[in-house]
Amino acid sequence: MLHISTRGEYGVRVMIDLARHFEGGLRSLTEISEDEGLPVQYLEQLIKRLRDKDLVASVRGAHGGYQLTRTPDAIRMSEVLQALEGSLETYTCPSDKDTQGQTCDWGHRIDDCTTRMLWARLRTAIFQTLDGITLAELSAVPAHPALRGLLAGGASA
Amino acid sequence: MLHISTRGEYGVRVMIDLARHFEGGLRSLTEISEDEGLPVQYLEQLIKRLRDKDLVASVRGAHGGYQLTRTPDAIRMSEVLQALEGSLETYTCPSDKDTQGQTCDWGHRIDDCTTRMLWARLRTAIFQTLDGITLAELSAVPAHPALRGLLAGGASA
DNA sequence: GCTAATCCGAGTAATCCACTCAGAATTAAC
DNA sequence: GTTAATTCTGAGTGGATTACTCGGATTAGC
Repeated sequence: MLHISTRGEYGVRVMIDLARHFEGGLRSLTEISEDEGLPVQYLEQLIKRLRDKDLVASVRGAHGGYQLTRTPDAIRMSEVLQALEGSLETYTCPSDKDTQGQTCDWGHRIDDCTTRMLWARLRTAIFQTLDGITLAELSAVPAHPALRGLLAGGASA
Repeated sequence: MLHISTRGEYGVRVMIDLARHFEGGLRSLTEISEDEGLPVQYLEQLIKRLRDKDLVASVRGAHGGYQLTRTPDAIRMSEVLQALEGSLETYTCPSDKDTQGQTCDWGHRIDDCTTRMLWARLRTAIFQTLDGITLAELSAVPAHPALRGLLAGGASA
């Protein structure tokens, strides 16, 4: 039910990577994919979603790359996950789908239906916890040992 | 990401139905499927999961059926959803899968890995909200209008 | 103009979902 | 003891999604 796909997983890892190298200017996907051990071409698809939601900016051409559009402490994980997995609201459960504002088979408004209330409570719980975690918190965990100390300096490799 | 499948949805509706008819003795799947408008043979598969987790009891043969093994207020939705969608713990994210107790590519223990901490916080949030909702709460919402008033009496249709 | 990078669309094997189908096993009612 | 109603069980199936790969177009620094 809580299914975290690699889309979410990899996307978050890309964002954490970008957060760690935030001071270091542009960072290319090849760098990220090598450091994280993830397939480049797949990351291209994922980062598109992040760019479409304006979480990262891109520069094309040689020596191009990606960068966060905001400081890591201003990026909430709710935004990140919403960008990656089509938003938490639209990724709906069966009872939400067809019956917008209509009455269900039981005769009362679908909004009153019991299961719907359950999923709604679940979704707000998920949203609130994700909203309470920033990228900065996650990227505070140390990166690869070899990189420690370089992070605040301006490392790109 | 929060994907509620029909497995979860239908299963919950079955449980709510059984809760509403808790006083009325056994209830057959055909009754449930007619009242809820859900395919019987699919429900057979779902209710198997609920029975395996000892949430419902079954009686075979003619005039057989199902019944909750506990009163609705003693059944938490966390149990129900865990039974339906293989438990929230085992339904893991990619970073959980292969690396139990090992160190990850980064050299520190996988438990310290950032994404893992994120998913862990998410999962406990989900579990806690589900754990705070009982079947009784959900089944308190009125059933089909025609059935009101019959509920406490011993209705089977 | 070469090269490094971002972009973009299509294709694909594997897996899961939401069922259906066929039938065996069990039991109450006649 | 036959019939009918029911729970059980395993297998199959069309569609969707996932997790990618492939091929190439575009853009820019040197």
